[in-house]
Amino acid sequence: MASMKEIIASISDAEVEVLRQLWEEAPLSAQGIIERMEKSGNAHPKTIKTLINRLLNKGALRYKEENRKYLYIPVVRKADFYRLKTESFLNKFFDGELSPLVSFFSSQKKLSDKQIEELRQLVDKLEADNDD
Amino acid sequence: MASMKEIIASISDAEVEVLRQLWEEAPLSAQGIIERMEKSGNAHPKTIKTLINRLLNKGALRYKEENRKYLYIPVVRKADFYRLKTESFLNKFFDGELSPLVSFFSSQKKLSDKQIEELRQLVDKLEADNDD
DNA sequence: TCTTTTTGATTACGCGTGTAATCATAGATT
DNA sequence: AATCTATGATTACACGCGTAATCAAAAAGA
Repeated sequence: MASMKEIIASISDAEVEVLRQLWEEAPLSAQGIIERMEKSGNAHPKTIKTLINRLLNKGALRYKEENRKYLYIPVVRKADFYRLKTESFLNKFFDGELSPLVSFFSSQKKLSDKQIEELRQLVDKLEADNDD
Repeated sequence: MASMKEIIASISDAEVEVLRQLWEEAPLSAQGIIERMEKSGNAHPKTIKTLINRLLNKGALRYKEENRKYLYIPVVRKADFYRLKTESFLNKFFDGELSPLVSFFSSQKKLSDKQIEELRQLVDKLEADNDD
């Protein structure tokens, strides 16, 4: 049986686009997903169907039948997906730590005053939350 | 002609391991790369040869001949590779911005005092550097 | 010089992925 | 009822990747 972690690791880039629709709104019919995806990006309906099927097989989606239509629902939650992707990225490149990433990124791309201010407020908040 | 960006995007996970060796020490012979990689991880010499070849084809490596041996040299620089991978990750998941990542990560995984302190010092430094 | 060994080049192959067409089945239409 | 149509299921196919074996050429040793 595939763990959530394994499921998430197995999801391809094209498949994530389908999941994104369902994270914004669920349940959605295949048609609903297709319409949303045609609106934003571009993808052939047949292709989207295949992606939906693969996600079903991987256990990343499920469906419920409602008046003879399938309505799809994400099994993988956005927060879990993001957390695992972020962890895996940090592990691969920055020893799993945040600060080396921040350090590297700011050394490569000069941050604006606004961006630095945002970071400072975040850190302030982290410190405050950590006190109690 | 492939741009540096295209080259980097085309490099696979297994191939990066070869590049990592050369970022630590270059030039290296194929044998040198193989020895280092057998020491750390594991990989069949034949496989490593193939990876070297693919990196050559992609333009991520070059070689110079020295007394009838090939010595490999990275064309792709570590900083460029990291920068593009980081940008692409941030774009995919966090609108290309750092602070949403920090915010998300800390909300999902409680940061230690030490980690928060590191971030604080980084931000302090960014503010200081930004003043002048 | 002939043979063995090294090492770079070529070829192989199954699997996942992106992309899509075809098939089949259940309602809808005539 | 027979046909059309929508939609989920199945099948297709090229390409990149991980993994590696085989080939070939050159160097080294006998």
